[in-house]
Amino acid sequence: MLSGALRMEERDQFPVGMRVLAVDDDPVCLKVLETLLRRCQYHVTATNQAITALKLLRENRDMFDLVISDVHMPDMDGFKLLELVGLEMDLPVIMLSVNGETKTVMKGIAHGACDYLLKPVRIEELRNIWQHVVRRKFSSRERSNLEFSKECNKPSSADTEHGPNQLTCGSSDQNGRISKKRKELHSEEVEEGDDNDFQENDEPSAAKKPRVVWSVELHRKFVAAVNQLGIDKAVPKRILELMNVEKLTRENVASHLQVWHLILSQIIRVPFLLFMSS
DNA sequence: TACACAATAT
DNA sequence: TATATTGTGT
Repeated sequence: MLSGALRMEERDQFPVGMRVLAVDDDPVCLKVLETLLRRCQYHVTATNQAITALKLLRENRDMFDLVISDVHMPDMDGFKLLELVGLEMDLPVIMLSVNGETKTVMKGIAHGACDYLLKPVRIEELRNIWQHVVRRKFSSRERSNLEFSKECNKPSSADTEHGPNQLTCGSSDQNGRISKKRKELHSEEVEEGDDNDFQENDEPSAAKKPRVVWSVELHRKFVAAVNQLGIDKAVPKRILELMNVEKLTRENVASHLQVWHLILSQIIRVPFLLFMSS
């Protein structure tokens, strides 16, 4: 068959040639996956070892746009790969598994997977995965107002080493309504004319500390750090060190960790699905 | 003192 | 609701 015969209009060249790293220990599955991805006109690199995948990713961070990985692999659990990728680089990862149990899927999502596909994968599901790459680019910027057409910086150029991440990524407008604009880091707060009874004699130059927004990216780093440490050794200080995020404090992490414990013990409901489809 | 953790406040 | 702050024990 003429596999490459689909010639969609190439007005948008982006999805064409998107660099995908496919990981699956089963050679048959891997071959199928690779073929399907190629049929979507992506540029595919395939490996049957998670270790190799990690090595490839670490050696050249600009080489891939997206990772799609099986969950069950002998050399390294897919979740582990997911954690490490989430911690060390900012790439969308799609998990792949025959196991469709809610618990397992939830685990993947909770660990930072941007999608979770069930085998056998259909090509229809792969045609759209480039959206995760786009989504990630938008995710570090406010997108409430469309007039910000400022292009996001390409993560490939200036991100060679763990750049200090900044906290201003608040992209979560979960409700379709107009969300009140979050105050960013600008210290322009001059008058707070409420007639409240605050007797704080705070210094005039002390601006209000901005609240940390636990964006998907930030949360991914958090989860990756927690899992790397192990849940029992994951204490705020160590998590903070591993995350290596500028201006994030131990208290911030502690607060988030508190919630995370609740989530893990399923005491509170998890808003992960909101993360998925904003 | 520094920290973790739970409770409470905003 | 999400995150910050406070309180308490180690």
